[in-house]
Amino acid sequence: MERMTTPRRGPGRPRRADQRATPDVIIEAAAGLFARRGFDAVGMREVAAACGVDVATVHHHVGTKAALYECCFARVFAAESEALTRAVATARDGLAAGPGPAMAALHELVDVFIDFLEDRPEVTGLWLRRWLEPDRHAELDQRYSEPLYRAVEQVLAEADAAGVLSEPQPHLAVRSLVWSVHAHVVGLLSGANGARQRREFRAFAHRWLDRMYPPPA
Amino acid sequence: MERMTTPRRGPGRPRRADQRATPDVIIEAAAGLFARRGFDAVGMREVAAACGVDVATVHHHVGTKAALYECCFARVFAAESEALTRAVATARDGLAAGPGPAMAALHELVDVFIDFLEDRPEVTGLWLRRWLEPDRHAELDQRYSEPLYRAVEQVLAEADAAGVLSEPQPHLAVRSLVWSVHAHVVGLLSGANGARQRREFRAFAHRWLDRMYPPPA
DNA sequence: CGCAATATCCAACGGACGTTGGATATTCGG
DNA sequence: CCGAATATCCAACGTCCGTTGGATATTGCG
Repeated sequence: MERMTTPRRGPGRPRRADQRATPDVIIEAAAGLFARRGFDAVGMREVAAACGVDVATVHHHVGTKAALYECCFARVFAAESEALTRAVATARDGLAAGPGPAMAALHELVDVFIDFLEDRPEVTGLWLRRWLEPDRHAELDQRYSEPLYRAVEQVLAEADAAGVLSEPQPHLAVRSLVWSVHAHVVGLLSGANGARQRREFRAFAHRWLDRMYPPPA
Repeated sequence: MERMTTPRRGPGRPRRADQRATPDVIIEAAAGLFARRGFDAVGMREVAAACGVDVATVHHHVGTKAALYECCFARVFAAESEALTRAVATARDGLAAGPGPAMAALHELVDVFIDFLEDRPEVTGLWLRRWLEPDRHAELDQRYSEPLYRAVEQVLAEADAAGVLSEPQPHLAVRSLVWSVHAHVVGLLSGANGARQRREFRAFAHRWLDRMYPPPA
């Protein structure tokens, strides 16, 4: 049984064109369902229905339900990592250029993060569930999420050491802002927020940054 | 299977006064399980086992599973409301006494909140799940949680109007800090935090307050 | 003591779930 | 055009779930 790993389409490998439910389609649909309602509340038949296929087809492509869940997490965390690593690197570069560019780089980083999460609200659903069931996603955490947040924390720690910023516990500051953004997106998930709420929250986030990292006198 | 050494009461141990599975005991045990693993992942047989009784006994006392879940939420939110309303009233009184006492009252409020959540980490588990499945707890939200947070926001809004504090979006500030505290407690839930982490987070929370609400010049 | 109450357990029901074997349809390489 | 491959579906299996009816034992009340 060829499962879950997308069939290798290297040169010479045959390829079937009548596929209505590619692993990508299934994972995308399942990620949304899992984010909204959680692992146990989503059935394989429901995932199949969301893709317009039978439940056996889903199993044929992704294997077990646990494997499908892990694929959703891997996809989501990989997307987040891809979206943020460049912004983190830019912020780190900005630190070398003095307090002004450093703060500008941090503001840019915050904007990139908010943009990403507002674009893909299902990330917040899966991310919060990861915290609520930590044993279920431990290894994915180590692969994708932890290095990213550790990089952000290190940027802030370097800024602190250079005297640019002034938070002795940068990891707590990062966590505080990250959770605030997720809280904002949770409001988006429930449909309670509109364009005005988005604008207000973004302004708040930047105000948060200015106040938590006041310019040194 | 009956162990002869165990002093277990045989089947049919009635007496309203000293039943082994009172509704209180069941709700307490179920709240912990629901907080840790969620509604769908916890079975009634598991709740019964946690109380040392049969599943039919649980049903006899609490009715359906959904009713049990609602009881857990009601209990948890009522406890939070009870723990915080007094502190909120005190903070409101402090606002009339000028910037100094106002800030002291807010710091006290933060301490009460952190104390409460650290004492009952299962509150965080249920609270976060409420946000992830908003339709499931809508009416309990309106009864318990919303009035409380609205009171806190109003305290900050009054402080803002009186020129004591300076955050134009107090509800976002409240939400930011509240989520930060829950993030901290999530760390406690997963056992990753110790006494030192608690001290550091508490210091951070107060630093957060000082920076988000700097003393007016 | 006898009777009504009731807290408890046992066994079971219907349904939903994850999963699978096998049949069918559709496409590709040759 | 043929045979191999595979994506899809149908039907089913075994398991677990929430829930319930009924039997049993124990107390309170008269």
